[in-house]
Amino acid sequence: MKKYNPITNEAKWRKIWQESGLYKTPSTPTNKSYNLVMFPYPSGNLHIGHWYNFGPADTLARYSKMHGKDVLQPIGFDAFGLPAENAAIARGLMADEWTDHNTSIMTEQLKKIGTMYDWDRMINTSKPEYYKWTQWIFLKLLHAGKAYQKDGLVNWCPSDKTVLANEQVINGKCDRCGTEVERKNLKQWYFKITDYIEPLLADLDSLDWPDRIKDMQRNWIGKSEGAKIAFAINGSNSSLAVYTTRPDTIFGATFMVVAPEHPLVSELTSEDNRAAIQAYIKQAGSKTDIDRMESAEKTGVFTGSYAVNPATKVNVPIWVSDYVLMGYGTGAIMAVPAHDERDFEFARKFGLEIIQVIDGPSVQDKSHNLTGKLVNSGDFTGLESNKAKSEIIAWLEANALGSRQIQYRLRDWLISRQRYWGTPIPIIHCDNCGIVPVPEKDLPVLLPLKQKFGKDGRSPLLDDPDFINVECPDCGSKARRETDTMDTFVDSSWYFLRYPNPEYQDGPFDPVAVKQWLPVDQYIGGAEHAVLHLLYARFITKFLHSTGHLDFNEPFTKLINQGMILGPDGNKMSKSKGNIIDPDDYVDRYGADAVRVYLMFMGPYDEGGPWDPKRFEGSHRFINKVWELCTTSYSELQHDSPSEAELQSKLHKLIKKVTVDTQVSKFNTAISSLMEFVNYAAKVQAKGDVSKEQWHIAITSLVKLLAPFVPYLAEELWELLGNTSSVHTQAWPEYDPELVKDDIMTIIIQINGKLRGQFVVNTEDAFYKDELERAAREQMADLLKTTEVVRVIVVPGKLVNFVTR
RNA sequence: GGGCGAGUGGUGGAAUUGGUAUACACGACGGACUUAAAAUCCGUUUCCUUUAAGGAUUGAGGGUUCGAGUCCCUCCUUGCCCACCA
Repeated sequence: MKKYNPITNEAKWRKIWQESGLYKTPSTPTNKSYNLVMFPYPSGNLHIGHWYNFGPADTLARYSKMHGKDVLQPIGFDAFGLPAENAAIARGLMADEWTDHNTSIMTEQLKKIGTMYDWDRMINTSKPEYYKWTQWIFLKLLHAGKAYQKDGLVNWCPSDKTVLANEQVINGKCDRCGTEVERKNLKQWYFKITDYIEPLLADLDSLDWPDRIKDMQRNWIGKSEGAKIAFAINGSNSSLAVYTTRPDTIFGATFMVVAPEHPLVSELTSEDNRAAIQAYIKQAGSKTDIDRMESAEKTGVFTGSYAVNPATKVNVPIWVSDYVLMGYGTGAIMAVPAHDERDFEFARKFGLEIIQVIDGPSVQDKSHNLTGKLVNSGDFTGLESNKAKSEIIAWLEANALGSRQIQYRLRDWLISRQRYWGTPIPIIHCDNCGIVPVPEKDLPVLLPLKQKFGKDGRSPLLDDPDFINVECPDCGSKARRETDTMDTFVDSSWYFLRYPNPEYQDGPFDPVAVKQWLPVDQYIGGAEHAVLHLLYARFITKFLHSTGHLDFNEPFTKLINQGMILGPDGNKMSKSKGNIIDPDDYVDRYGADAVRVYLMFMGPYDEGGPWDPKRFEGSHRFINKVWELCTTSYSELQHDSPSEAELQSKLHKLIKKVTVDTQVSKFNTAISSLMEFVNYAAKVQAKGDVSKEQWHIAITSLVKLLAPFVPYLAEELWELLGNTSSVHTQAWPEYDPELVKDDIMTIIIQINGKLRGQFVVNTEDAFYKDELERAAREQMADLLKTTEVVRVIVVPGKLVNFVTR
């Protein structure tokens, strides 16, 4: 038989599959499986991470299809976004042309993977027929009071010249370009994600998602329970409210700290301290978040005012410091230096009093934040922290000094961007009418194409009179269009609803098709979206559910996270490190099947790991071995019944193993068992000691089991075996539980837990304890002669263990 | 500082969830085929002592158990996420 040529073979089947429409999505699914991958950004090149996401995802989709599922496996492009704009600025191109060029290149690359994508369902978020409906969703949010404009301190990336959502700031830096983020006061558009905060938290429990991702979302939402407490300000009618999770430590609150931006700062500041306070506020305001974090030492200034600790009635000084954040709680704290590290540090630096109120190690040199018995706490002394918390809150409530309070870290989603290449926000600003939404019938608000950029990257929309100048839809007078566009995460927060019918004209999604296909059964993508896309998509789904547009409230029933493929040196692939692996180099030489096998075999799917060019050889060899095995004709040389029984048994064990492992995405062990079987079958083939019929059954089953992993190779082999229909439409082989069972079992013999021997019994005899012990004693007679057996443990079907003195 | 995870041969990794540790693959070494090389095939390959037979071994130390890679405690190393969040 001739050598396998993956390149010509893959091209052959790619063509046949496309022409025959093999992967058309069934129009009326009865047994649906919606298999989705996170759609790519059209950067211009499909990288190894894409392959690692899409290849194994396709294996699962094919596996589902062979199990009789009606599979929807679509693909599209998340096509708006900054890189297009930056490329356009750098190279003097148009953002839309650059994007279209990239999507066509990447579509060709995607086709090579050998996935079952239904290309008629392609989605591109930068096309008017798509973003019309992104705008529609914005209007729905607006009308429901869930989209609003707010003036406030926002994250500003000076390099990308736009604001960013909290989720897009990583360690004080822009997650796109790594520039330090500045804080600016700007009026911006927000989505009220916080209105869904409790369902977003509670519904995580019901999802079949990795715990890691659920924990990340929980942490990001950041629910904490505590109390809001008012401290009366000495010599004023105002009071200063604080939030604390440790009301049980209130007797140890020896001073207070307010954020520099706190509205009461000016009122609290005495004349003597005003100059110092103002200088401090100015200095704090000019710091970036990074400066704040990196300043190891606490800084702060005394305001000159005092408040009364409601528990101790003692006057406590009020300080200003930037270690208290205006954005969380009330922007003011009661400082308990004995039991909070930061307060302790501050008290030490400025010589403030430290009073221990929770029993435990001394707080002379180091604070401790343990819970325990209260000390120095008036009537509450002696109570345990937990009890004290509720009793102190009850006392505060009874005296109108405070109340139980739940606090979250999640903020509303800032969605406006001062950029060109995005979905225009459908709003008109009118001097008479104020903010006027674009009427639904006027959607889409078209983004002008073929725009030239200025040198500074300023959005061309700002200088486009045709775009800006518009009549007010309400009063008809001259008005101005909103020039901000939406965060691209808005585009991707609903795309999965459109795949079931991407041609639909009467709304963002076809309610009938959505009912048929949604929610997504299996969603596969990287963990980097844990608190971005995945949270936003859940929010939008819950919003559309609450308005009656959807009858489910979680979009992704099951989530699988693939790990990250690293460079051969074990580092993240990056241009600067020069360790980027281009999948095309391997695909063009060894074929897509080999790349798929390598990626699935290299280790657990959720862990990823370094790409090792040497190790890649193994998957290439495996494919050739399979080819040799299946294309070499078989002749029965000598018939041997035990050999035939063994072949059957091994085949059925293989079917079981591949079935179970693939079901739970353990591709690496599924493939290793396929390799084992192929090695074994080659030996059987050489000996020729099984019947032709059994051999044929084995090879036929093997090719079916291989089909989801190496779709091109399996299809060719299937044809060579004389079949006329596609292997990808075959039913998955079933295993016979009787054949999976072994006739004989190996029982091990231990002495004091150490392996000393073994013997073989018929399976039906492996459960008679006395027999097993007798057989073991017989074999161990010599060793047991000299010692006293004090106990014998017999585990049926497993082992006999003699415990000796 | 907080949350979650991981540590098994020269390397990537298996291990029926408490019952024969090191499957499968890579690499290496030896051999066959070849004028030669590639490819392919066969053998060896955790370590120590080595003729045999043993003994040791899952980051370190302790514990529970007849029996621990697996469970518990302490420590070390490391990855990811969050972070002056009160």
